[in-house]
Amino acid sequence: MNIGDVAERAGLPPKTIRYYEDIGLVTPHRGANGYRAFTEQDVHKLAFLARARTLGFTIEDCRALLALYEDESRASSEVKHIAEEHLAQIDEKLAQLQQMRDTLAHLVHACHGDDRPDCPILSDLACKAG
Amino acid sequence: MNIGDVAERAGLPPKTIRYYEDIGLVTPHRGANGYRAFTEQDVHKLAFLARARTLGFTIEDCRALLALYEDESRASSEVKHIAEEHLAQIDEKLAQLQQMRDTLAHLVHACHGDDRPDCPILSDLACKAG
DNA sequence: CTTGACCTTCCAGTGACTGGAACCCCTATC
DNA sequence: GATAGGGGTTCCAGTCACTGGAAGGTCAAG
Repeated sequence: MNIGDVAERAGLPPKTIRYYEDIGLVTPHRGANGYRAFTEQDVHKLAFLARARTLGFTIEDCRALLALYEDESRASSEVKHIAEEHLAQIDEKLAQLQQMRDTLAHLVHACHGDDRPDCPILSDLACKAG
Repeated sequence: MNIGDVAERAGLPPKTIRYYEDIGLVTPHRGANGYRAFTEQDVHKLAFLARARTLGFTIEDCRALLALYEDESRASSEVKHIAEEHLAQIDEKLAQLQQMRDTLAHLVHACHGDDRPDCPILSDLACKAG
């Protein structure tokens, strides 16, 4: 199968698939014309990667998860460990973002947003700044 | 004032301050020895930038906010507009992240995390994948 | 006079792609 | 057989906002 069809089926742009080959996540064979020739298994792996990426796993996490996926004697604890670490990072990011949001929403609410120059948003930026 | 002291006072690493000069956010003078010589106003601007960055504004947002801050005849609506756009983006990101978190938390909860290879996390990645 | 902390510039790398140029291949149509 | 188009290929550069490191200049203290 050519890269375009694979891209369609795996839900990834061709560019991304080439990039994944570059960094060794997939290793499709080549046809006589130099085109990449993907197997069903390649498509499956790429779709696995696409799904893992939408869940926010890093590329290195994906590499590890893929290895575990292909290792039939894996321990599920290893998978769970990776997922838990990732979950913790998401939670941390969520907390930061929520904090940002609250502060910003408060400032936006306080600003008239009219023709006059007085602005609580700028005041906060200048003030909290020093 | 030298860059180290400014860094301390503005709450930014020296590297970042040099970078901000590179991209034209600040333009400190130079002493006879070639060192950057910062004024109080420079420090203030850098602290303003630091605060805006912690609120998640992009560098280009910061550039615009700084310009508005220095424009005494600004309309607060311009500031509010930038902040509202940013707030909307934060909200979008929050929603995405929350969605991720829920899915991932569910999967982590479902995984035994023991010596056996059976793993709902991997099943999901493979399954939703195709 | 040397030590060590500071400053300078410049180059390269981060993560995960993405855009674009220049070129090759395959199929269909005239 | 020529041509047009829609694939594919490689390689280089750019994104965002820094960050690390090397190589070297400057300054105050002991």
